[in-house]
Parts: sequence; structure tokens; C-alpha cells
Amino acid sequence: MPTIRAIKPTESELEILQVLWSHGTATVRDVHEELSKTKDVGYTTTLKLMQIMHEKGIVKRDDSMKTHIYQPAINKEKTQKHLLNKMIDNLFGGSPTQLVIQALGDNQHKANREELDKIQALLDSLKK
Amino acid sequence: MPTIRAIKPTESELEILQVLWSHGTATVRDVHEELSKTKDVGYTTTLKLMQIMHEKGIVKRDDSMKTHIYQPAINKEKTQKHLLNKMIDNLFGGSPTQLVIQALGDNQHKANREELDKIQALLDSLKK
DNA sequence: CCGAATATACGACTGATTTCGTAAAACGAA
DNA sequence: TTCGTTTTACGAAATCAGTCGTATATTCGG
Repeated sequence: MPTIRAIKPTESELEILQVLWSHGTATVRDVHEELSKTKDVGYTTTLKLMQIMHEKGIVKRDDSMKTHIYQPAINKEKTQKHLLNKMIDNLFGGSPTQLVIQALGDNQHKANREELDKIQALLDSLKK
Repeated sequence: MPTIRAIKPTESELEILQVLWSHGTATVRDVHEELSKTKDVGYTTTLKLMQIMHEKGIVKRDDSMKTHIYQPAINKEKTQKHLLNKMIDNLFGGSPTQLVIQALGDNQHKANREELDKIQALLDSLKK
């Protein structure tokens, strides 16, 4: 088994992964319906993308029936971490602190009290 | 004036922007020397990239002399925030807290004590 | 002045990504 | 069974990112 794999989904692939991560399993139509809500894209485009993702090993599928059923083959948290690391390197000079500061100081996604407490708890555990 | 602009530098463009942001101004050679430290790339490649960035309006340049002098045309913090927001939406379901947690729990870019204190200070000010 | 060094301009190529049209297979209802 | 619908398969075009070779211009030391 290839233990190490370069996790590098493209933008479109990430959109599809989001749907799969939240649904667990889904058909091409499911995914397409979901994407159509926010994006103007053809059905076969989504299909093709998911086929390519299958080739790449990003998703698994059950094709024992006419309508194939897909599910993610890569872990959500791992993928998040991976892309986060890339962003820290590319955009924040390798400093996660800078990233955190920007994220918390964000006024588009304001963190509420409850969330701040969550972060505080994590911070406390890290300090020990 | 196009108030809104889609800020979407590519990976390579971000690398160049990092240099420009830290230097303020720089020549192609300056940037290339910097990039060469960590990357194997030809001079004309860097040149071409910076020319394209100029066309796109990502950088400004003074070409009144033989050796052109470049500077960033987009703001560092704004760009960071913009891309961060996109990532929060695309990958963390709109929750900056989730992102912060992943970033702090990162074992590739470990935050040291000093950095944790910085974050703590920010957290304190947010709580008030 | 001449040639080496250095700079810019620009075209072209590769590979990846995204898009969609079209065909063929499978299904289901009348 | 027949026809419309849904699905997959597949090829091809369009775009983009990144790379570099080559040509041309400029500068400067000798």
C-alpha cells in the first residue's frame, strides 16, 4: 500500500469532496444537484470529474449497480491539515501563528464566545 | 474603478509576492536569487512570471531604467484574509474555529511558547 | 570601440484542469 | 416491446500554469 500519497485535490475536486464528506456516500446526481445550487455546471462535467477522482484514488465507488455510488477515499482532517500546511508555507512564511491571528481577527467569519472558549481550551492544553 | 477584484494568485505568484512583500521593492534578479535558495528554477521563468503578474496588475513596476524595479500591487494582509476566507468556506464549512484548531494542532509547524502567548493575548482582547 | 555580461521580450511546449458533446448501455412505464 | 429517461464512457477542445530557449537591447570594463 502506498502509505504516503501527495494529497492535492484541485478546486473542483474539493467541492465534490465536501459533498461526499458530508453525505458519506452519494451518486453523481446527488453531488451534481448539490453543486448546481451554487454553480452553473453540466452534469457530465461532474461525472467526468468524479471518474477522474476515482482513477486518482481520491474516491471509491461501488459500480455493482447501474447507478454508481461514490464515497471519499481520503480523510477530511488529513486533507485539511495538508492544505493548511501548504497555505502556512505559501502565504504566512511558515508561521501558523500568523495564520491563526488573521483567522481570528477576521470580521467576515466572526468567532463567537463559545468558539473562543473552545480555542482557549485547546490553547491551555498546548501550554502544558 | 474596479473596486472588487478576484484575488487569486497562483502558487508561483505567491512565492514571488512573499519576496516582494518582505523586500518592499525588488528586481527580477533579487526575487530569483531568493527563490533559487529553495527551488530549482530558471531566471527567465521568474522573469516571465513577474511579467505576467504585471499584466494582471498583481505587481507594479518602474521600467524607466534598464533594470525594472517591481513592487507588490496587492496588500499582504488583504490577500491573506481573502484566501483564508476562501479556505474557511471551502474546507472548514465556514467555521474559522475549526481552522484554528487544525492549525494549532499541527505537528509540522509547531507553535512555540512565545507564539502561544501571542495567540493568548489576541484571544484575551477578543474576549472583552 | 568591442565583447562579455546582464536585462527584457516573446514564442512555444508540456502537462494538468475543466468543460462538454455524443454515443451507447440500462432501465422503466405505457 | 418500444420509447423516453437516466446513466456511464469517452474523446476532444479550451484554458491555464509553469517552464525555458532564443533573440534583442543595454551597459560597462578594458
